[in-house]
Amino acid sequence: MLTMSATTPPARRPRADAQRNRDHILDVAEQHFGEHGVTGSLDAIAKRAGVGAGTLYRHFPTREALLAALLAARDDELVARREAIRTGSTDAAEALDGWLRALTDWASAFDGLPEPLRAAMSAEASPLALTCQGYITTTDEFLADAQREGSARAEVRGRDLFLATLATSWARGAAMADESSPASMADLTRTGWATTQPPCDAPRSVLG
Amino acid sequence: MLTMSATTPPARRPRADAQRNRDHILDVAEQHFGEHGVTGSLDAIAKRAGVGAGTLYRHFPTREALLAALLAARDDELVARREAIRTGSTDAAEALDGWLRALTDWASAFDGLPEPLRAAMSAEASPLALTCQGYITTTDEFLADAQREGSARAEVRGRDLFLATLATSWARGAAMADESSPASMADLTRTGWATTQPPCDAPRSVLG
Amino acid sequence: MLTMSATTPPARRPRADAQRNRDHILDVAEQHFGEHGVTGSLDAIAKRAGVGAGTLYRHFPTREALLAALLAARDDELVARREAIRTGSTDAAEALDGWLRALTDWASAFDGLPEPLRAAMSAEASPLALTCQGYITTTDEFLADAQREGSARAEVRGRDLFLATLATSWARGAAMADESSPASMADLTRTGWATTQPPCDAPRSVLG
Amino acid sequence: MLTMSATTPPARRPRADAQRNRDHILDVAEQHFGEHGVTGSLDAIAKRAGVGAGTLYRHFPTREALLAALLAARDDELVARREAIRTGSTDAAEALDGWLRALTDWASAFDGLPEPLRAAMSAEASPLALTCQGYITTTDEFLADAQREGSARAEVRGRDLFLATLATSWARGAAMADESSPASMADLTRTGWATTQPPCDAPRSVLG
DNA sequence: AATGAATGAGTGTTCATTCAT
DNA sequence: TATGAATGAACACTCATTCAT
Repeated sequence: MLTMSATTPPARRPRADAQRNRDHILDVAEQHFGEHGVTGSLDAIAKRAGVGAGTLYRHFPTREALLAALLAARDDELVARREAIRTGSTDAAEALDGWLRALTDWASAFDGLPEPLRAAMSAEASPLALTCQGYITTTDEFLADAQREGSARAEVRGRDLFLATLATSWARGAAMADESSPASMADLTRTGWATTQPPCDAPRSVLG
Repeated sequence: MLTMSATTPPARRPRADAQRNRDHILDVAEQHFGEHGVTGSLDAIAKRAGVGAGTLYRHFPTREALLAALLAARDDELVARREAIRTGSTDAAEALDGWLRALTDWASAFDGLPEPLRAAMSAEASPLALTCQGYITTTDEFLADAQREGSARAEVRGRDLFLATLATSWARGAAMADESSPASMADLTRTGWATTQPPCDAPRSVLG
Repeated sequence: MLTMSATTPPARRPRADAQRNRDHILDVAEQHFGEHGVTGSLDAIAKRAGVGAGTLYRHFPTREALLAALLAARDDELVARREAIRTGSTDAAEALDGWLRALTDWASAFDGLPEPLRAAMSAEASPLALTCQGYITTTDEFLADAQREGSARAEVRGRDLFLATLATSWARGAAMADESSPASMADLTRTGWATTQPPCDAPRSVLG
Repeated sequence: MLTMSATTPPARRPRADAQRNRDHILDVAEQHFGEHGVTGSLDAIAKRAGVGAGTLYRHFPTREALLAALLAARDDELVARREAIRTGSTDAAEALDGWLRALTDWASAFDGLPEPLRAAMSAEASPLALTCQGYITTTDEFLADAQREGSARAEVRGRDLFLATLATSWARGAAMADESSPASMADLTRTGWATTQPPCDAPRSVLG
């Protein structure tokens, strides 16, 4: 109504109650997924939100769409953290480490979240794919800085590090919550278990 | 009834039936999990095996018990591989690397297998817990050798490496199948992304 | 607003918009019913037409109303065919046969169309009832000619023949599409399966 | 155990309560379909029968399977009627007529029944397909008799007549219940509307 | 010891219709 | 007048687990 940009077509006001509904559903979903993990019942969310299943479905046609919306709402946090890291880091290696830490926290928002995120990495159709792609790009930026600086291995790719943060989140699952692991997945991801590099001609990967 | 071997007591029917049933169920389960992942329907397995659901349940009271039996059947392979590594390795680092590779393959036997394995790591009640524990112990042995040799970081624990192999298997999931990752999870696990060690007083872990 | 034609009263917006909307909905509905049969989703039609569900509902309060409008748009064709038959037929029997053929084609416009048409035959409230009634009347006219000519049985009524064409369309459903039926429903409707007339005092109808 | 034929495997007694359950479900389904037509809710049937949805589904995996079972229960009636017709008819034409009348009644057992029956005529997978096929065969037999006798047109096939009875049932749908049609679909099927045969070289079918 | 019937809540999804805006 | 969000019951179908036989 006021200084609306030209990008939106007629830009009908999204009908205040619809927006309120949507927001409420998101609140409830956040709580429900927090309690029951990302596989929690969608029907239960609708019920808890006091809306019909159809309403939930209209706003978020798939579980992935709902998750994507939930994560979008957290995008601000992650962006803020990224900026804080950019301005506050003394070297690129620490910046990259900080960013990976942020990603790991982000992927740990709900129990089981890493699973659909990983799936989205190879399913372009998923609404989560875009989400992932954006963060992979950011990871690539931090990584490039570190590689320029000489503090990150040249052959590593942002995509790999992103996947590693998902795996780290996954490993953290409720199972390990109680165990304080002095050398965690993330440690390994940074420095590995070996004290020396493998011979150049040997296969480097356990996976082959 | 007719040509009964002498080994069985005077029991009416040799328990060979039950044993054959059990073995057949395992064969079928292996195939079914191979096709549908570890969340495949137990009912379907019973049906494919031509037994009642109750029979399946009697032999393997939980999905975990069935998985544990399936993995037990593969224990021989892994033991053989362990021995081959022990006798064939020139240094402890390569031996450890080889063992982790073997574990990663083992945990990739079925789609979704890493999930219950991770869960079993902190649930002592699970029939899979024992399975895991055995391999963790072996990992500890290989690791201790490497640490003695000075080729593995002192603060790393076998438990952590075992979990890392599960995470690596998990990351391999269909998602990455097509992507040839020049620096895979396993690479990262061995050497990390950093070229240098972090300062001694800095927090080393992304997870904290 | 700008070049408003003189025909419309001082109404704010020419109802041309509404008319165009209506026409567009009809176009889309024709295509959608063509693809998904007459039970296709009305919501989907509204979406494909780019209008709200309420708008569709305003123009066509029921599925029957929408179908009736769709068929009304085809009325011209059928009228033209009727005239062609009237002028081009040498005898009343062939004219009637031609008309029934036209009706059968008409009732086969969409998958499942015969169903609501039959329902409309006894539900005067339906918007399709009028449509049907008109064609029944025409059928009566052709039939009367044939009866006068002596080439149609006296006790047959237009209503019955109309229903028979619906049944023929119904029988044509995908089921028989592949089967070339040497003696089709329509053949039976014209000449029956019997070579001779049943005795006058015998019950003639299978239905009683 | 006793003189059990070799066809059934171990032929475990179907567990009396299961059989009772099955029968009860059939009773309830019959009533429910009678009230709501063949599209009535399966869930509702389960609820009315006091069993879980899974139980219904175990006995009758699809709606068609349930209908087939329902019709199988009526097979006795139809067989009895067939025998009565065979022994009681003076000529093959009347026998065929009687059989078609029986079929029409049979296909009118529930509202909407003709629809899945027609579908089954071209879908071999359907459990109803067998049902239909059996009655088509019987129709062929009656028809052959009539054709030998010279009282049925040579080019007609049992399959066509069976389909015509379905169409007749369909036309009878609630819609026409009130209307007493002096020349019904069935009349038309027997003798057609024409008093004379179409010219031999002319296309005989309205459908072409 | 084995069977397989029963359970029944749960899954995601659809849709005609109403109504707040 | 038109919109499209909301409704919410209904749909077919699944499955791990229990238990009567």
